[in-house]
Amino acid sequence: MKDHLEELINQALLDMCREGSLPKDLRRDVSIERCRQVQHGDFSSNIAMILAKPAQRNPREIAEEIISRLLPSKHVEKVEVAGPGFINFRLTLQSLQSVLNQILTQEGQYGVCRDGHDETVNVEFVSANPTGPLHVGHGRGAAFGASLSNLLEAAGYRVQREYYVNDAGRQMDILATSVWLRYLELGGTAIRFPANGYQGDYIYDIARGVRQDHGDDLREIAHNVLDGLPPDGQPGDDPEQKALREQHIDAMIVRCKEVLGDAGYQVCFEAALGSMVEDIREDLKAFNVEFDEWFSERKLAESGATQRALQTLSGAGHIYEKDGAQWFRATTFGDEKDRVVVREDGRTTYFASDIAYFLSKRERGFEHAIYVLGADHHGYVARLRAAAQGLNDNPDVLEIPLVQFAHLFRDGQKMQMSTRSGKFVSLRELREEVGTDAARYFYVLRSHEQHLDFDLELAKRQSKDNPVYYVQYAHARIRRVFDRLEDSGEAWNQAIGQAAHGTLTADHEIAVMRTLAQYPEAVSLAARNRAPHVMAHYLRELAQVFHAYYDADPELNLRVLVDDEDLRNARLNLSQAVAQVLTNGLALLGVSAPDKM
RNA sequence: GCGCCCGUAGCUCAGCUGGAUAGAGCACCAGGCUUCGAACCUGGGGGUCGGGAGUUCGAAUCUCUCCGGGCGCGCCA
Repeated sequence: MKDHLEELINQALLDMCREGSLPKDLRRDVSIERCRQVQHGDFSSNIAMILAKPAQRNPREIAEEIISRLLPSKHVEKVEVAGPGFINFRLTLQSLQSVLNQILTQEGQYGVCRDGHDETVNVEFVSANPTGPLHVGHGRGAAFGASLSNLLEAAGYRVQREYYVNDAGRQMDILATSVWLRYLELGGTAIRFPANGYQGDYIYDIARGVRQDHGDDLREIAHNVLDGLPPDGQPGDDPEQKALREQHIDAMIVRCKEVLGDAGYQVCFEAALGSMVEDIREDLKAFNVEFDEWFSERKLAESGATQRALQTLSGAGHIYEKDGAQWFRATTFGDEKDRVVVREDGRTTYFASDIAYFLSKRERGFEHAIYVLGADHHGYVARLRAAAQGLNDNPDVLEIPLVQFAHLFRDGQKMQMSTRSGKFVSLRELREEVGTDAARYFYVLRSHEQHLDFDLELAKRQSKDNPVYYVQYAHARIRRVFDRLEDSGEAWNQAIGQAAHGTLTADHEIAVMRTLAQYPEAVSLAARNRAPHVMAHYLRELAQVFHAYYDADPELNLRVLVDDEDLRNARLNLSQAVAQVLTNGLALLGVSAPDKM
């Protein structure tokens, strides 16, 4: 419809330029927008005000002239100039009603568009270290990334959902070592657990699994494990103690590898990694989040991709050596400092993997790479863009939406979270407490760049305070109308309804149709702005106009199930269209549209 | 110190590629169930859009500056 109106105006402008009432070379893009207020009509354009200055004419006068030259359209009821020079369009009733046919015909496809032109986009999100269960902070990234992926798909992009598994590096070694120590403990070898080891109970679970598969094969006596290790530090923020803790755990890792040997160590490592990844996968699946690819950081190094990426940078002259390490000259591309890619001891850094990972995404053919990161990673934006440029690539293929923290409150108290200490609220716990639907909706209700106060008590409350129920309730109400219809022995006849869409003329009905017609715009806008919350807000609004229609004053006679067959079926079509759009929109957010609540 | 993000109603937030009288939920006040589900609806009060300056036909939106809050600034991952 926007395109149609744009076309009408462009036609008029062309005429005006040709006839000399506007400068011949004057070209401005016509933009059509939804009117914020219904009194103004359905759509408006500010083109006359934009043209006023270059044309050196009064905007209202230009607007009048444009209107006088518009070709007639069956969609347009009325066009008028308003305010400083807006051109307002009011659509015909018939045009509004036609959206019902569209929805009932297209069903799940209603709202999808071609904005993305089949371009490929890799959306990487969550990517939490597989060293512990996901917590509620990861939940927000998961909800955002999954919803964004769905939206992009609906907007015509080809989307790959990807999880980057950080399975190389020290944290994984700490995890594997933690598992082994718990394994020893279960076998009766008493060893004081390192302060910096992973404390969570899930380590015991993994250790039990190792015992099941390998019995006492990995057993070791205590003094062989502990002798000669530097002392452990005390928990806390004291820098000295912290250093002691780090030294202790690192020495413990080395000892673990020595005592177990490669094969034994791999047993613990793989058990830990496999168990954690599987746990995360199941957790996310129950959260309606699924990935197409679990991309291993280790394989990046093993396949030589990291070396290749570094060679590319080196070949382009962006690598230099200093203090025994190799540095990427990121400052060339606007980063605030250069970055180490190969350490003094010859090991590559995490950032080196990142560069290779980006290269991999491009080599796999993705035209866009979206990194959904936590806001605490904002330092990465500049260096990743620098890396892209260093690889002689366009940094604009990179997009990095930063998801702000979710602060968790319980009983009005802000909760501190720390993976290491094992004290955190897990995503699983949240799901079990408030349900996937409520959690998914709650997470994307706010813009991702806004801090989110997640009140557990509130989200847990199964009451109207929780906005997801408001939307779901509209859907359940509609389904119940169809149940009542069936109870009365009647059947819904969509064709009769379609022939009678002209009977839908009440203000409430028009408001519903108007909102239904805006759904494709909501999809498009939410995808373009990478803003799932736009969809959450749209759905609330659709539910609102439906509830208002459903609950309208009895004197208005707006009940769906009336005796008149034509009107009844027309209203059933309207109701079904609302249910369809609610279903489509909620699905994009990973939320169900229940028949009953 | 440097960098990024945020500041809109009592609270939580939309609106930010400049548009018309700045919106919603919660809370508060007043109404509405013999009729398709009241997890709902109708009406009401509530604002120096953090302060100031600038850009222009027009600024919550763009620019600058100040104030307040969050987060980052490792040869960690």
